[in-house]
Amino acid sequence: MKHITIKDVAKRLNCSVSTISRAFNDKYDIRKETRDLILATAREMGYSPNPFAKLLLKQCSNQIGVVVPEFINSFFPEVIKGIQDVLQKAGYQLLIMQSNEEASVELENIKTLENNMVDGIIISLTFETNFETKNIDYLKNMVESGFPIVLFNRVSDAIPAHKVVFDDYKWAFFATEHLIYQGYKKIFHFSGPKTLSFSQNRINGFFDALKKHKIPVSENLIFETGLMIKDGQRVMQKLLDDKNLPEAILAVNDPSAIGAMKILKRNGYKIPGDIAIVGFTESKLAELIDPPLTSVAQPTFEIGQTAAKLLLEQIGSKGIFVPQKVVLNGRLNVRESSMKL
Amino acid sequence: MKHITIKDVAKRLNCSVSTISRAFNDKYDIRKETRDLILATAREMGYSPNPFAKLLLKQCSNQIGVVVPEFINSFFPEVIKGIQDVLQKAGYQLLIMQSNEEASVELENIKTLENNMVDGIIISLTFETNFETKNIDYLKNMVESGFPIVLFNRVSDAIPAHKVVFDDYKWAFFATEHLIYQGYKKIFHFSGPKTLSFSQNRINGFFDALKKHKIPVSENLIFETGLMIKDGQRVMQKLLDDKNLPEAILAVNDPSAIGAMKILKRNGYKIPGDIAIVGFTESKLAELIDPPLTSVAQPTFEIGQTAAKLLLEQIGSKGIFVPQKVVLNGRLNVRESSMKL
DNA sequence: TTGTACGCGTTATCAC
DNA sequence: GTGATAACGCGTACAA
Repeated sequence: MKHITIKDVAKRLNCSVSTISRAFNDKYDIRKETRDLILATAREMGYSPNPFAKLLLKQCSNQIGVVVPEFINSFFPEVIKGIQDVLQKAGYQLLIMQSNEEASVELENIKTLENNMVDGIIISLTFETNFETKNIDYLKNMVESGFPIVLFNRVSDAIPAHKVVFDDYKWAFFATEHLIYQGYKKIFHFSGPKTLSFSQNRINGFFDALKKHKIPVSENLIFETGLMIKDGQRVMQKLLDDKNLPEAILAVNDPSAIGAMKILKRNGYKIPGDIAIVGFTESKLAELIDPPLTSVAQPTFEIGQTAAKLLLEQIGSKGIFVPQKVVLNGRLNVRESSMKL
Repeated sequence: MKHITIKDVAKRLNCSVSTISRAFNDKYDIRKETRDLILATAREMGYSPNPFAKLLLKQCSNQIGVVVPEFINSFFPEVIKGIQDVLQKAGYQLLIMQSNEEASVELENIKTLENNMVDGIIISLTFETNFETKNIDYLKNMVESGFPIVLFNRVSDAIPAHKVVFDDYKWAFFATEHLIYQGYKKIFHFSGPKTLSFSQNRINGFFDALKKHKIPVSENLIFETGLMIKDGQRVMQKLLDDKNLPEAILAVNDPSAIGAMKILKRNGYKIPGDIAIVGFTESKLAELIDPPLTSVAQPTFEIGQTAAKLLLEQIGSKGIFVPQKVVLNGRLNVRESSMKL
């Protein structure tokens, strides 16, 4: 259990520690034979350099922190795979933390990562965060003091950092238009928490599509729903109780769409016969559920890759950078749930 | 960007670094006023102790490594939540790594964690691992040299470490018996990779249930399938092509069951009318898919908690421990897919 | 109660 | 080509 140190190896070989160190970092002059001997002996003794000593010296950890609200749904894990793909190759390690959708946990996570001296943080905010100016201020402060941070998916304009987002406006527009082309006119939108910028963008896209096709726009078409299956269920049930039913629904994401579908099916409604549904943020579920769910696909892996690349760039740039907002494109996967029969 | 050190604070207050240090670790005598002053000034200056310096001193990282084959499906994320629940409270941090089902990546991950001096590792093996004696040997060596390791879900008997597993035999038995009670006799089992011990246990449970009910047992009832949706699809398609259809299928997990269901539905078969299906390892999907899938539920959160507790125990025990195998219990959630109409 | 000095394991900068 | 030694930031005996 006791760790072998460079000194142990030096003692064994009757040479100085600096020679050993040189053998391991072969940028210095050292005789081939001694080098090979040292490496062989070190391996035999099970020596490996203590990373903390190195860290203490270098003052950078080669670790990147990732903070996500949750990773139960497939969206964030997929993004993380993209991040990992880029950072692993660059020799960085990932510290993944989840905030459980709580701003307080998020702040704790950020501080923990800071304490661990990560070289940068990639973060998607909880939807409480925009209420909690504390978190925003804290992040803003970090960014302004030069700490590399990249936001993705759930971002805040108040933070002057690189951002990777999806073109929510455009694809909400297209998705709505798709429903209109199918012949639906009375369309509701189950929106995300309005504290999230993407919720607002999707609402705008939804409205503008209606306007383009001369369909009257009203706040009564928007139902602030949430991002989980249970949220979709709750709101759909409310609509049924109120006998306030649309011809079609544009949901803010797949889980809320699926929640709505569950309630509708349970109550004997046909999809899309009675009510058509479109989801968002393509998930594994969309093509498995019955009927298969039309949904806007986000390039999750690419989002992760892009965020990671931006972060590396910023780390390399040593403080001089102009916050950039990368807007990625998607795809509408049309399936049965939104067809006009 | 430059980090504030203990020296900066000392200089500012005209006192020695040890006084500052004492203020932060209040086990020493120190005057209340000075302590408060120091803490206040430190906070104002944005000082926080350099973790690496501490680490170098203490020789333990307060970090735990978690290695999982993947975290796209909900099983592992849920387990990780359980692990996090216990370890966070105990003041540990999690380093989560995924092996992408590749033994070579797994080995790299383990070495990286070792290099990072994690205090322990919780791991679920890839299914390549049992071919790769290299990984097994490496882990075995670590355990024998006293390094705290806990295996879960995908374990290897060759490694003398704590293990947290599910009672696969028992629940495969019950699930099979459930199908038999529904009146099905010709039952196939879509098994997992035979390199995984749980696959073998589920096969045994399956066989023994058949035997108990005097149904002839044969290797022809087992189809080594895999753990992904595409695996279920592939094997089901093969059965259709071969016109070799059972009355019911016990699948090794939900994704493979769902893959089979997709193919059956696509080809006009009714579930459970034509073929009944039971899944395993309850996932979100099971109750969302149509028809809802009967499935064996594993206590994912509890698996994580248990693994974490065992690890903490072992870390505390300083090397003296008897490898323990904790077998957790589950539940059969009966839904429409396995009913006899 | 506070200050001084050493060590944790490395790397880098000197000498030799 | 190799050895001695000063950092890196912190905790802690020991001295004061």
